[in-house]
Amino acid sequence: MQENLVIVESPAKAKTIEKFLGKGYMVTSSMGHVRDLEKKDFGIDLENKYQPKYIVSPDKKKIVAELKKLAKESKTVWLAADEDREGEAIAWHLKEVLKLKPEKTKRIVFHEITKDAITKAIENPRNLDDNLVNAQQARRVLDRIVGFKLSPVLWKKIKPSLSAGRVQSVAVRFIVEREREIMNFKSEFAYRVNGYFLVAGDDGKTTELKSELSKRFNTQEEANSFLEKCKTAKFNIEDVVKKPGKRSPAQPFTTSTLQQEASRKMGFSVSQTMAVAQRLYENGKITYMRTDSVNLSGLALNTAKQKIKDLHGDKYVKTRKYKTKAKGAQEAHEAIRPTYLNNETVDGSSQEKRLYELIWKRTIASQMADAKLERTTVSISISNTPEKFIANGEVLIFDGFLKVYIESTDDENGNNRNGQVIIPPLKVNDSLQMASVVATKRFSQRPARFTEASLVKRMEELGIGRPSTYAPTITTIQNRNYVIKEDRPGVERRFDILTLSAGKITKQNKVEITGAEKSKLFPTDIGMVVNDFLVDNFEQIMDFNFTASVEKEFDDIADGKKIWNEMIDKFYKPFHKKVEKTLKHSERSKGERILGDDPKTGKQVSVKIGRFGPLAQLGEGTANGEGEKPQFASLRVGQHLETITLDEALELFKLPRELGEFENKKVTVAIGRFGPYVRHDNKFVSLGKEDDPYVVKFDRAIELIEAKREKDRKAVINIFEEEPELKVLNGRWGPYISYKKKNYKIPKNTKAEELSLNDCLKIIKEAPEPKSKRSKKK
DNA sequence: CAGTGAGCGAGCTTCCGCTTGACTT
Repeated sequence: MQENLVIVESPAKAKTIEKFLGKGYMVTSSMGHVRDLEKKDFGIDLENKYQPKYIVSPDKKKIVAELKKLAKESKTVWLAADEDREGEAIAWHLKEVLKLKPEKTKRIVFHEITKDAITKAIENPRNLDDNLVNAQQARRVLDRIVGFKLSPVLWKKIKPSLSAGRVQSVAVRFIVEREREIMNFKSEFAYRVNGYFLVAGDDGKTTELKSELSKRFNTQEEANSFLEKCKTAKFNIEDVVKKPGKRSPAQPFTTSTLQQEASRKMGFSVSQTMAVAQRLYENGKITYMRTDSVNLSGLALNTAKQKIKDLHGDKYVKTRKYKTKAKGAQEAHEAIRPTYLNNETVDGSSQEKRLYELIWKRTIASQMADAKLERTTVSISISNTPEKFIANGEVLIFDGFLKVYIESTDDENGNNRNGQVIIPPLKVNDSLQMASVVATKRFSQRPARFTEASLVKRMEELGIGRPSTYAPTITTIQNRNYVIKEDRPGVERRFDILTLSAGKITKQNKVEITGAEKSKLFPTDIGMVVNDFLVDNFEQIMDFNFTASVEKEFDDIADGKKIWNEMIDKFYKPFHKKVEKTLKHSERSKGERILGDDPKTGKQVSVKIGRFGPLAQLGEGTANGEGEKPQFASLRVGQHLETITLDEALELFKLPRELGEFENKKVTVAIGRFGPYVRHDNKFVSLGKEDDPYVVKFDRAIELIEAKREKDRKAVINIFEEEPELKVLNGRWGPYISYKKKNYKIPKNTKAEELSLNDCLKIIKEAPEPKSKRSKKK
């Protein structure tokens, strides 16, 4: 008989703790929650005080059975899940589902995984905190209500299979609203003026001093007349101000900041970061990766101190304790840090190495001294006008933590604020020799689109979502096709530069590329329609502060100041009314926009969301389906309901185009679901990337048809006369067998061209049944 | 993969948080 059974959430944690506890203790894990609300029939008894109906999650049945067995064999069961709302609930569900007797059950918590912390925890067991458990039940029930009541409204009013939820819908809203800000953004311009002066240094060498004029000009004429003045002006040093400055290191990593930095510095997606971090965690290289805490254990602080001392000396050490400020932070863990700070690197894949080094540097830097700077501001007067040139310099006096780690910023312009700008020695009243004055037309920047990581940052700021859900949420909104992550090319923009040099003003016209995007989040048409519908009808849920306000109520429940199902009742009653009203009264929402009339036929042109995505429609049709049928055409990639123009929409109806006849059959070109294609004899051939369906010529179409025929010939490896339905084909993933519209894999080490009919039939017979889950994926 | 789209309607979809494998098309 086992003395003690300790249950934690994760197997990696169990392994570590087991080592500390030694003999007499078996440590195992529950793999997170083991029970959840039933999915069918809503899982909540709305008539009976919102009584939750819990079932063991299907993928946890095995674990629960195992735990039951172990618990039975043990004298004492220690529930050691995290000390936050979810952890307390996990412990409670375990107690319920394992039917643990109170006298043999103990609840313990610890904040860091050290021998000391764990022994102390064992010495101080407590009882389950029912209030905290109830706060979690309220959270769970609220999310189920919102998700499972709202989604069906979307199925009825917009399109089947859509989803809505407290977290995902607000995340989409951020992206939709940002996109609209960008659409409405009017860029302004101004002429920015830089002055370049020659300064003789102590060593006799001349250096160039760069400065910027305190004023910007709105027109080219103004800029030009300023440059005219500079032709004859005298320039003098009016003032030199030196100020000490400092920079402090960033806090240790949390899930969200790790995702941001891995994205900025290494281009990782948030789920990629989490997968790599998970491996590091499982190999014992780093502490837990789903955390909102910036706290470091006492042991970590000491090791960091020693390590910094060894590497860089005493003056680089500064022990700092950090406190979490994020909204809704629950501090069940430490910050993300290397388990052993002495290891600067680890073995593993290159991704693991890079992420580990990032974490190591960030952690070490957080315990290092400030960087000390000297900032110099020089103002330069101009004899014939009151404006001034200002030169800013920054020199590092002491590098401090910068020796190890520099945090990246989201600065779109790629300004490197860490570069040093050295100002040569200058004295007040010195006169300066002007080398050139340059006025450049500059445009104001539109708001930046979100990256996955900057969206996580925004969500965290508002307390929406948790470390364990940031990555999955971002995947969900992309899977639902509300949001798409992609690159978009920029557009050309003209600007001009006026240069005064050697007494002459010259003008240059230049072109720059602006607005190019890489791996940014864009709302889709359906995302916008769903968002607008929810904002119009369920403002409360879509409010950015909804989560914050319910979180406050959950805290009250945890403090015993509120009863959980009373809180839910106050939310549910009005919410449910709203759902009913919306179902009854609101119109089907298709995001329809009327663009105008076709000048040729006078028919109305509109766009909306159709069954297969956004489409343009020519003609109105009548309500009862009589009269002339309207024409439809899918919008092309890059066209959107909100931005498409009448001319662009009319262009779409020029397809399908008839190109002529080939082998007595029509050749037409059109755009389908998978892009532009040529159609001939009921066969389809995709157009190449370089072909434009609106202009492609007959000859090119024939060329494509011939090429396809050639390829099809090559694709057939073998056909059997006795069984014409069975073919051995060469596909995208190599050879396969096609039989009665189903495809079969050919076993490894088999040459496809040598297969006989009997071999094929045997393979088909022995083929495993296709897995049922496949159909879900898109 | 399939190159469509106004109907009808059965049966399905869906949430957030806690965790790690089992799956290869």
